[in-house]
Amino acid sequence: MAETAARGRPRSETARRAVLDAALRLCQRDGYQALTIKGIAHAAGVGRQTVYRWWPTKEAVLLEALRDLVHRQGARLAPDTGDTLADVRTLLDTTFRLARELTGHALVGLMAQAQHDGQLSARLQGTVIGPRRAALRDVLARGVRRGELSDEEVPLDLAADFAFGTMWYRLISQHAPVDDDLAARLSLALWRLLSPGGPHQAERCAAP
Amino acid sequence: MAETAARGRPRSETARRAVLDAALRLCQRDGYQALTIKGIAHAAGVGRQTVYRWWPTKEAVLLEALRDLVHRQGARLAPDTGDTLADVRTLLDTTFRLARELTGHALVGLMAQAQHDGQLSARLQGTVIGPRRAALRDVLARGVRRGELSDEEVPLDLAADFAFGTMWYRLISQHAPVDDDLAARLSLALWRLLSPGGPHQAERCAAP
Amino acid sequence: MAETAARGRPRSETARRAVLDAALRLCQRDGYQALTIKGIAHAAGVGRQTVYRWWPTKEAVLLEALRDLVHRQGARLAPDTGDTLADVRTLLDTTFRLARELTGHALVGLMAQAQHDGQLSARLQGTVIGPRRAALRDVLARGVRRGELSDEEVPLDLAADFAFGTMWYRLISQHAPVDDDLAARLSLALWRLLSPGGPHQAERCAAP
Amino acid sequence: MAETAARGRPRSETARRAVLDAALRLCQRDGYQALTIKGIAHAAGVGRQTVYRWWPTKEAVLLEALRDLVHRQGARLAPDTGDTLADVRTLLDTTFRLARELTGHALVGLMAQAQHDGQLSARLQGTVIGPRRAALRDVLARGVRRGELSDEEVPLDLAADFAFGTMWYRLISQHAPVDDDLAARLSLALWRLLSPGGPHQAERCAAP
DNA sequence: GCGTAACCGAGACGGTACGTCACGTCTTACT
DNA sequence: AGTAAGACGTGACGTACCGTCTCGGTTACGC
Repeated sequence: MAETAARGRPRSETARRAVLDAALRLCQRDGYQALTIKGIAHAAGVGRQTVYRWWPTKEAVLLEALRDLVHRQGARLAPDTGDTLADVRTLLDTTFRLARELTGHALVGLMAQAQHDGQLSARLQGTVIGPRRAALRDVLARGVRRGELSDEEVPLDLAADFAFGTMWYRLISQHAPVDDDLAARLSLALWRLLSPGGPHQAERCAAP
Repeated sequence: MAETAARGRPRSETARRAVLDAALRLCQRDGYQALTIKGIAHAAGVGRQTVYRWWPTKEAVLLEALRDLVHRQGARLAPDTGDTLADVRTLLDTTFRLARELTGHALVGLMAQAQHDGQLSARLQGTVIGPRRAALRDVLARGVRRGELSDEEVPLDLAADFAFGTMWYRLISQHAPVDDDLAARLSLALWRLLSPGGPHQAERCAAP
Repeated sequence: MAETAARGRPRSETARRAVLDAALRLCQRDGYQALTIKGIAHAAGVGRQTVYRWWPTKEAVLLEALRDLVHRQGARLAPDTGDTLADVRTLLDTTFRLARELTGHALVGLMAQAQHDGQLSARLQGTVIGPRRAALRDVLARGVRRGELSDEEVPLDLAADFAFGTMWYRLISQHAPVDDDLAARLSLALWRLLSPGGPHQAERCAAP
Repeated sequence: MAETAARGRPRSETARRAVLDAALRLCQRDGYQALTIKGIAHAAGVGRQTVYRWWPTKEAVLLEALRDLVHRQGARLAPDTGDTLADVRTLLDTTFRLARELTGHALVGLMAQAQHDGQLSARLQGTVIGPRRAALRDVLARGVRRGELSDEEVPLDLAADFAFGTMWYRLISQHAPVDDDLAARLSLALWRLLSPGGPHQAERCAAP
């Protein structure tokens, strides 16, 4: 259970942070394709070898930066306040905020790269895609258990596709923003879509 | 004001097709990032300069290949058979088939590149994203005009986001296929979402 | 017997000369160890790949530069004027001049590298070491045939070792110059060493 | 005025020997150019910093290893047995043995490096080149004083160049070994070359 | 029917980022 | 204070592709 005997000069946390920050900054400024290990190292004021020592590719750097952002947001993904609609909206809000922090560029670039990189794909799934998806499913499933929602007409998975799909579509196509208003509209649309008898009950939140 | 007098050897259509085909094939096989002008030229059995003469970047090559595919599909985007639900499903079917032909890889790669390339972004919008989106809106708007659907609860734009967003989400994340079944389920879900009084009427197609 | 159909852009003789010249110049200025492909390319105003395209290592560059120098000197190695002593002296003169042109640095560096590189060693032997050695042997052998010299006491090979060994020793150790005076003294010493009856006859050239 | 008070852990003689031995071994195995401080430290089982603490460059390591070898041979360079020819041969024998111990590679590599490193050049002169040269001159000068040899025709310096030059030439070019037989032949050739009246007297050792 | 102009293939050119290696320095814990 | 370990910033290595250029050779007009 003991740790490996720490020998030699310890890793510089300063360098690690500088690299991750520089990677996000450059990806935001110049785009994913223009992102370069050489450029990251230079912008971070760090030797090129220091980047290669800890990350095999620029994808790995971005992935770790992404992971850091996720962790910093904390685990408040499925709050369970008892109000299903509010919970859905909170979850979408935090997810959209994360996407905006990365300007989407990093996220879209990573996903494009993951098309042909199974390992990267799996890590992205495990880090962000999967957990968010599971969290939304949990919140909706709670609504079903309470009898507020029904998964008979539209399966919950498809409902989750609607929510996150809309986010990704807008990130990619940029025809509309991914903001709090979208979170509100999406929450209501999901509520209507999954209402048991029909979407009339969704009015309950519009009518005081 | 006539055309410029055509002088010299005319452009080789053979070379053009070979380049476009090779680009799609390589992008499918190795991924967008691994795609290379040199590689395209070699695979097409064509001189490198011949590619550069007609296309400035690999994005331009893919875009033209994409445009060819779209044109080959013909303009049967918004059929207007009188059956709104069937029209929606047909539109989604053809769109999904196009996406599958490109394996998504090319599409996702292009979109990633377009994040920081306004011109490419505009061309993609004009070629595929926009027309499909407009076509779906038209079909839905016809339903609204017929009184079958209502855009009061959920705006048609958001409904379009749902449909294409789900497609993109699955292309990117690959957690589920983009097939005919999805087109069917999506059509029904949109119908239910946009039903005027509520989603009960959607049952009309389930009931024989 | 036909040549390979020369296709594509032909090799630039300008670049070739620039590389060879820069290599010699830099080796002279900074020494063999400090010589760098990158440095050569930069000094020659040439892309790095252009060097790698034609020469695998910096040794190959220097070797070709050396070969050029040798060819430029022409084949007047074993002149056979009838005067053995003069011929020896001429041969040593041209050889010493070649060594001085390379400042010895390139030559010594190449030989050091050849210690563990059989191929380089063979090429050096074939290009400079071997031919000069053979030429000196021929000149001396002519002297023996004329009866002016004898190889009974001291074999001609050892005499050649004396001459070229002295040159190398001085190049390496730099305790004395490798100049025309050395060529003169060496010629006389060889004459004396190989004189048939004894070295008295060598005086014939000192006496008018 | 005594020594500085030795404080802290004393230098490890084990590490020093390990470094010197490893340097010679690696230089012999892989050649001078491939010799690396990192490699030496690893082969010696020693920290890299330990090498840098005591030697500034790999040349310094080799030079000290060389110095150790010379000291181990002892100072029996100019034995003065009364027999000049035997003394010359003994001196050449011990010198050739030293060169063989280093396989020449280290020696040639060091000399190549010394072409542009005045300090290294000076140290090499002082450690090996100079002393051997002086010793040979002394032995020959004794022969001149005894009347056995003459420096009128051929100066003793040039004679020394012949002997050591031949050794270096063969070390570098490897066209012939540097062995005891060469020492014997060289001694006789020098005797003949420096014989006062002529080389006939040299026969005295061939005739029993 | 023959020049001429633009195409085609090939491939060398000057660049730049790649990922690796060794450099020489530094910062640890241990002896 | 010396030692083994190993991370640090630096820079050359040899490779791949970039986008441009320069060849010889190939069409299809227009005089």
